Amino acid sequence: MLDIKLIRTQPEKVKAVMKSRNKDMDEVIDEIIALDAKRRELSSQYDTMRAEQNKASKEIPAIKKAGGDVAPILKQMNELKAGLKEIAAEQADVEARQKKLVLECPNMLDESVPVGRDDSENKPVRFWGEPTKFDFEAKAHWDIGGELGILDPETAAKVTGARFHFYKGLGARLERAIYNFFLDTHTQNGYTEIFPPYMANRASMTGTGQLPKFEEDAFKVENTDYFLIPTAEVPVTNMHREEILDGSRLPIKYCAYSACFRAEAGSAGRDTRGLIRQHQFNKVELVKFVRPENSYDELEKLTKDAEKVLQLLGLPYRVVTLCSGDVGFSSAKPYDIQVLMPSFGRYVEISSCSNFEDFQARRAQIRFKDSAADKAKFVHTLNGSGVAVGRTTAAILENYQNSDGSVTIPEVLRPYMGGLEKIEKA
RNA sequence: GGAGAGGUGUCCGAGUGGUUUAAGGAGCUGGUCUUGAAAACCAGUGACUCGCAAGAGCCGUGGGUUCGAAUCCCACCUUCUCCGCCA
Repeated sequence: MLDIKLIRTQPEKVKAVMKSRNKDMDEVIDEIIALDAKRRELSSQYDTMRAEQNKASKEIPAIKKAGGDVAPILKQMNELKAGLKEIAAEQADVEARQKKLVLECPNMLDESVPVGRDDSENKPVRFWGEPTKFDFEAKAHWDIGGELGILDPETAAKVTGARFHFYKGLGARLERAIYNFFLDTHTQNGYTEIFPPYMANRASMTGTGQLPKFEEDAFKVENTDYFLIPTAEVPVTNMHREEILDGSRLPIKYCAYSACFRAEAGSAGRDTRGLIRQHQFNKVELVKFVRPENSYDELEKLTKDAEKVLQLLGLPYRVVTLCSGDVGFSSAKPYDIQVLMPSFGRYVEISSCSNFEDFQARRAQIRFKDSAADKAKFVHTLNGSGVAVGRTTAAILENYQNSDGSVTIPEVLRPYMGGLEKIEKA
């Protein structure tokens, strides 16, 4: 959520950033400012009338005690009450309208984010690893997985529907090995492991920015106000919602494995084969709560922590700075980590690491103070995939495939696979 | 799912319609005393939101009743105890 004071004092700057995100919010910003002026005016009126009422409330018992007549003052207060009710209603209405509009504004962008229209203008910042070379015709992971009998989308389509998978045998084992390896690596790196609820309420979804704007992207649980989490970011960030943290605890670093659920509204026909775009997928997420002054250092560290698992797996990847038009709603600055996916002939997103600055903290009211006398300040929140598990499975199948159809297990995963070196046809 | 009891400031806890700016205690801060500390005594002390300010709001949350609500009414959330069911 943007600071209303920022909108009020620098509307042109806000409008310009929204435009660089391909969003023309000029009218919305103007309306927010108008509503804000109205809100403050009403609030001042309300306060004055309340003060009068409070004063009378103290006088009435005194007059009664002295045996005086309270009828005239009661009559006066009755009138005041009616006016008060009207103003309170109007105030609530104005506040609600203003809040609704502010909640729909995306975050401001860090100055280092390059201006650009869409993903074609994203800037690679570094590459790691040599692109995998094959001296045979390389296959896509869905063909490899099908032939090895470890991935089964057809049965999932019968049991559930499109965009779901059964993992079978060593496929299921491989998926489990990967997220165990991720969690072990991150916890050794100082992240506290969390296993969160897979459903979150409306306040939490709003806190991290999924709601109110993107409700159609989420699965809603019928007869409740719960949503299936699209990422562990939601429950883990909201662990500290409406809290004032002791500054000495910062930075707080969590890693969390969870299944993630996305409706994928609007992506019909895209990436229909394989593990790339599923309604349910596994992910290990990294979440940090940090002091504002070092949040950008923390973003660099977080990104490197996510990269580390790809390096240990020996998967070639690149890191990309997204341009303004491609940055997600809540993010002030993201890096995407993209793994080489031979079947796509390009790098595919496997992690997105963002600094949200105080955008989520303001929505979710996550603050800190160093001493009791301090004023509470918003933390900065960050998160990044560390990394997407299903896409890692896909990348391993493709990058580690052999000419005989088998797949070599990356060395770091072998301890998690009972020492197995290869997945071969049965 | 059924029955019952709760949710008050950092913590414990009083308060069940108005002179309450939420009693009292603990804790914390300062002081007196002391070689120093403890104890004792004295004084001070809630956080947060809006507002330029005056001021207003905040006793789980949201409504309602009333001139006036921590207090009464309704709904919801949540904690605990017992019963039932259950991986």
